[in-house]
Amino acid sequence: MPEHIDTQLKKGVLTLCVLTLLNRRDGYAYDIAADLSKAIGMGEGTIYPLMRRMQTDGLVETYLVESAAGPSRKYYRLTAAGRRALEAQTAEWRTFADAVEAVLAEPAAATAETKGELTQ
Amino acid sequence: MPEHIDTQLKKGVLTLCVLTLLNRRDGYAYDIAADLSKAIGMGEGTIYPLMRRMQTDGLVETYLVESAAGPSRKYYRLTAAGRRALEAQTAEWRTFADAVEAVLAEPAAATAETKGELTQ
DNA sequence: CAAGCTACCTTGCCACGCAAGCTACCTTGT
DNA sequence: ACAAGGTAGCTTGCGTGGCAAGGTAGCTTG
Repeated sequence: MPEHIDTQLKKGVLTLCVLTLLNRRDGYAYDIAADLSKAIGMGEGTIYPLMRRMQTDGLVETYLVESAAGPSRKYYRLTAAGRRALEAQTAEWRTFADAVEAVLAEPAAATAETKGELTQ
Repeated sequence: MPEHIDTQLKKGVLTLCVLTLLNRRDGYAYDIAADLSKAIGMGEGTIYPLMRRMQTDGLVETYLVESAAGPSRKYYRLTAAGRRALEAQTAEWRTFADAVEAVLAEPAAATAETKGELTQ
């Protein structure tokens, strides 16, 4: 019994969230994970593969910064492609969310186009 | 290159959409698929495993209806558990969508709580 | 020197949408 | 009579990607 529909929902939206955060200011994985953990319940084990993917896709680039207390941090910065991806995915999210809302809100038998006959 | 973030987004929301449609009126898989294909781009190959899962989970029950033209249709009807799931998942979706919107809308450096120091 | 935090990363698992393909029913055209 | 095409059901193989759990290493504090 899956039950966790939001586990599935997260997929596809996490990248968007990370892009959004990085667009505001550079950040490092551990920090981003903590942030999104509060916001939408992302687990820490999720962020590292994600960041790697984003780097592979050329959406972010990295630089190391020594930390006062703890190991040095790998900061991520958006690239131009990253900024483009952010725009694209934001639009996609909006479209998608609107489509879902439309399905949920549809006031019963509104889309009736081809379905003139009710066999019952 | 994945690119299709909405493929991922769909996961978790499709069940909700199907529950919503069935709550309005009983339907059969082929029809629901066509509906949601227009709405959020669901593929036909997706609906059958989904319906089976929902039946296994006791969210729907089925009955056969002869069709005027074509093979007989397996109609799905929501069970009480299905109606409960609908409510629960609607709430989950709302929560999730709001959380995402919050991340997207966050007006830069608002969540600053523990992050007093900028090492740069 | 052992805890314990920060921060990095990996592995194995599992869920689930999708494309493609298959079967079978029924109508329509030639 | 038989091929074509739409309706309706279903399956298989694949890929994506989050998650839990585990592992390393730097640094601080008792």
